[in-house]
Amino acid sequence: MEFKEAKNKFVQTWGALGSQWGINKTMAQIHALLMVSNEPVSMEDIMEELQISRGNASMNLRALMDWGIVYKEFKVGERREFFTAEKDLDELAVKISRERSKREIKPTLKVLKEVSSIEASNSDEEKHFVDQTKKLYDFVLKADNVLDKITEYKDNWLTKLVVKIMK
Amino acid sequence: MEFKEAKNKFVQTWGALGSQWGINKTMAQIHALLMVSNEPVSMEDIMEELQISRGNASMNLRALMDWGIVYKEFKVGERREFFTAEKDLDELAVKISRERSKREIKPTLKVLKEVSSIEASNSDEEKHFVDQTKKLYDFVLKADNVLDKITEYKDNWLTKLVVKIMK
DNA sequence: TTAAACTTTCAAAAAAAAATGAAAGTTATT
DNA sequence: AATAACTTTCATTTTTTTTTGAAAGTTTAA
Repeated sequence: MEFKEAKNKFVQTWGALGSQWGINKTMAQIHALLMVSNEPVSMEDIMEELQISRGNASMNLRALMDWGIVYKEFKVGERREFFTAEKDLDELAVKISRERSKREIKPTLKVLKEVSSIEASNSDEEKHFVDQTKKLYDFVLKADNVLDKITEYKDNWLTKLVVKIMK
Repeated sequence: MEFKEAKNKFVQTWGALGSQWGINKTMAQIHALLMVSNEPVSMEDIMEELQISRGNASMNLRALMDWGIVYKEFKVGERREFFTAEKDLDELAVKISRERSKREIKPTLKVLKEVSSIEASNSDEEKHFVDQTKKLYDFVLKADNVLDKITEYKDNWLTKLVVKIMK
């Protein structure tokens, strides 16, 4: 396999993985492309490499920047904007975790708290509902906190976690 | 808020969360419904509660069973099939992790290994590609292994993990 | 201040994913 | 072995998501 082929394969695979995790394909592909580029890439080049429209590129780059995992770069004497991806994987994982927690887990926790707080009548059905949603609340909260704690290690959190678990 | 409203809110929320994580909405809703039901539910009832077609119910129940998180139950003297969800949350999380690892992470690792094994010429571009994809391979592999180890604790793995991390 | 070089926005189109429902399939009962 | 009770399949339709591209917006430089 030669370089171009390998690069393309990586971009496609990362895109597919993205969709399976609720991230749109193009967004994941742009991210993939930037991650393996040793220097900042212009929007023009992204459009060219991925064969996508200007609007598509613009919107997905915006989304990636909102996630905090892609940055704009300016080159001296260049009018165009260039983009780079967060390449430190520990940092990347931390940012994605934090963002998903904020956007998805926290709101879910709020709902779980609400629905588990209803006045359960005497019926088994209602009792079970309250019991199960309470358990779910506790579980999700605990998992969310664990993730938070782990990623607090900052540098090499994954390696540090391995050490903790092994001993 | 009364029971019916709370139940509906939970089902909707779980469904929305599902889509954000790449699981189809109905599949997540059926799962939610079964999780908070204190007794097995028939296909007919699922269709009724979620207002979905027979085909949709059938296909998504099949998918949930393939994931190993929903089971068929038979009631004596009943022709119809009934369904229940895995209600133990530790077990649920383990099954989902294992399945996602098998379906998505493992194949991705294979590709990462492939593309990071190309003969990198002398160009910085190619060197960076190989370097980055190698790092990614190591990271994903390590994360996958950690998840595996954690869920091996079986009972109360999340609590055990909290303990390990805190001390 | 004008124009060129570039980016963003968003209504409309296209593509992808999910849902329907009727026919085919299966299994249990008489 | 016929029928009733149920489930699965899959071509078609519907819905949702993504993409396009042209117009509007912005910034820089002459």
